[in-house]
Amino acid sequence: MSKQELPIVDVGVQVSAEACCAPLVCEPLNEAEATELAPLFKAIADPVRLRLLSLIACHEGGEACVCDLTVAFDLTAPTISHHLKVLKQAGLIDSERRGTWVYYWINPNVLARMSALLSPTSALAGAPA
Amino acid sequence: MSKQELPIVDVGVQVSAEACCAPLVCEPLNEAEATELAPLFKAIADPVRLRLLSLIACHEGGEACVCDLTVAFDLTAPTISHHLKVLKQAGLIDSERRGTWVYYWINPNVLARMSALLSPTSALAGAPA
DNA sequence: TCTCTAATTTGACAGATATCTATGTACGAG
DNA sequence: CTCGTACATAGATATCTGTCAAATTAGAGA
Repeated sequence: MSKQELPIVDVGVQVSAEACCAPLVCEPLNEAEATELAPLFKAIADPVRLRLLSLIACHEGGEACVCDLTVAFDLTAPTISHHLKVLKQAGLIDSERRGTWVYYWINPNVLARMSALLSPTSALAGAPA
Repeated sequence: MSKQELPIVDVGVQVSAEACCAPLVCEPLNEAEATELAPLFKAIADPVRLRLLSLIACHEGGEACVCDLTVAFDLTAPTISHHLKVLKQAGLIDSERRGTWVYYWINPNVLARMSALLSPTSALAGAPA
């Protein structure tokens, strides 16, 4: 239950002999890591937010203003605003006001981290080290 | 709104001149694609399910029985069973009964697809093609 | 068949979430 | 300063989700 260090991928190969079945061949996510990572995936676990992310990424310059995003959906502006806030609070996007408009862009580091966790070379996919 | 073809990454570079801001430099996810992909991320958007996935992947042979998984949490067996069902219905894991025990293993294809979507070379991260 | 264990299903319930309308705030143009 | 537009916040509500207790199914062994 120690929660201080949070490596994304552990290296130690550990074998436990108490289970009824197979022993471990790599270190699984601990509770603290899972608690930290789950909100990132929860943020993109919505069709509107997936499309928002994609719309932002596909705009020239890698950024888009809210007016561009709102017209792409059959949803009210407050709803889009809500979804953008969820993405921003998760750290997936950032924003800046320029005059009348507010521009959003993607934080590629967080996305890359999520991608790495799901990649075949990570502990989550069963890589031995 | 055509929903028949679902390529994960489109290649067409398209420029729209109606927006108040920047034009598109790649094809964003359409509604059908987003609707198909969101449930995959929803399935792993929970700390318990992330750990379940990781525990299964880290077991020797790439599979684990439910008894191994249940003891790793302070949760009841029905709750673990529920989370395993969510993961299975999303296609992330598969299972088989062998005598008394039920074994689960990961479907690496689905995980790889999700990883690819989040990778820096995909449309969601803003890759131009 | 009877019983024990492994796992799932059902039903209930508290808490989270997506959406809307109404309101508020920030900025630019007259 | 006032007005209009862009965006965010607040509050309300219907739906979804995670959890548990209780009941059910499935297999092993006596």
